[in-house]
Amino acid sequence: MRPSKRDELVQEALKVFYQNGFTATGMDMLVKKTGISKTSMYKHFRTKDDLILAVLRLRDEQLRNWFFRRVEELATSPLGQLLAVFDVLEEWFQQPDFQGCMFIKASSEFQCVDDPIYNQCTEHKKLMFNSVLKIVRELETNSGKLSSEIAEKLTRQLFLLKEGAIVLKHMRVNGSAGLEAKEAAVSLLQANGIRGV
Amino acid sequence: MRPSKRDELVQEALKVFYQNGFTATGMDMLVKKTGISKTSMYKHFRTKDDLILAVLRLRDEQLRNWFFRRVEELATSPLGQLLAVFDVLEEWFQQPDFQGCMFIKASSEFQCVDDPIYNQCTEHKKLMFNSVLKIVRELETNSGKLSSEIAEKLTRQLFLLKEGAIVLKHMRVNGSAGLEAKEAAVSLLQANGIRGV
DNA sequence: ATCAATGCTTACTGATCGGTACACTTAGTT
DNA sequence: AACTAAGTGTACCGATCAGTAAGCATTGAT
Repeated sequence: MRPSKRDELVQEALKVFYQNGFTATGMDMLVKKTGISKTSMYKHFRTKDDLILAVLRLRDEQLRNWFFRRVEELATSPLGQLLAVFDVLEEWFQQPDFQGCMFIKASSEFQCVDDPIYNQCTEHKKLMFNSVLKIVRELETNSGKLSSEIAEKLTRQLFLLKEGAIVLKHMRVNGSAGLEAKEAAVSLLQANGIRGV
Repeated sequence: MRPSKRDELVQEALKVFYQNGFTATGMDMLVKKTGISKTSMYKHFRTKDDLILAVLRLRDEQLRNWFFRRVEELATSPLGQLLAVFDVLEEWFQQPDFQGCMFIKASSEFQCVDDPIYNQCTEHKKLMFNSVLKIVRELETNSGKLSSEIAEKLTRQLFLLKEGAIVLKHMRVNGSAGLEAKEAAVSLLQANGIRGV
């Protein structure tokens, strides 16, 4: 199996969609920017929406893998990893081509509840959430393990910080959103009696 | 001065853009949905972008006025108003036509840093931020007034929660995002030694 | 050597895009 | 009654939209 034009197309389309938006990017622009012929594109994908779905699939995989691999590189303990989540967030923000979260943006353009694109966006967020939740579940309070409900509530709160940081960074309202989110996260952990923070 | 077709157009266009997206909504669709002729539209606005800017201007005014009027209705003390911010947020989410934040969505479609639309979106967020900051500045800790830096940092943290709640509610990842943000806000206030919370 | 798969180029479809031209109607002012 | 401002409907502009058709070049497997 060759690396195949298909993968090449999805990778390049990802960049263009990310920087230029989905609706605003026409197929002809993709031809121009990727050098791949339109005929080839439509041999691999029946519609533009199918291509977008493939792009989002790739992005989901890329981002989740990179994100939590970095988290594991930065820390081993549950508490350390939880704080590292926000360090990696800040790393993401510092990448020169950072342009917000592709899934938040895609769900802004495809808002219809039964649109497959919209649903794939929510799916990504839920997967991210569960990965954070997994770390939170391993945390310990001064009186032992967190209860399941407390762990989920804490995760939802931390997730609010994370998503807020993404949009405020993208909108250039808060330049140090990642660091600020981390500080707030520390407060939330302390408020929940997490050991060692 | 009659209520004027212009205002009517902007109001109706707001609804359509909000539910349907900016790029995805064509001028012909606006004609159909508003009943206003295209000739009239282009007599009031030179381009579609100008119309969008007017729509965002109206939305900014509408939302900020409504939001902080509700906050003042719900509480009088600074602390009460700060918590009320998240109650009003939840009220917003419960409105049947809630479809996320128009400015987050617009800045997702118009990402270019020097696009007037993008800049108007960031401006709105900054105005919202300053209104919250004004409330925070009136808070007192156990040792008196907050320092200016602490007040701003606390506001930025609270703002992360607010924006995160908006996107996670819009993406149907967290159904009770407003309430959850409020709980997290309480923790952050306590962590900063705010009196009475 | 042949065959099939894959990709390319070019040209095209009908629909829609943002925006304009023009002739007409309506209402308010003087 | 005459004029003006503001609205309408219709038809149109060139450009672009998503998607298709046909023919040729390249390549790898048999």
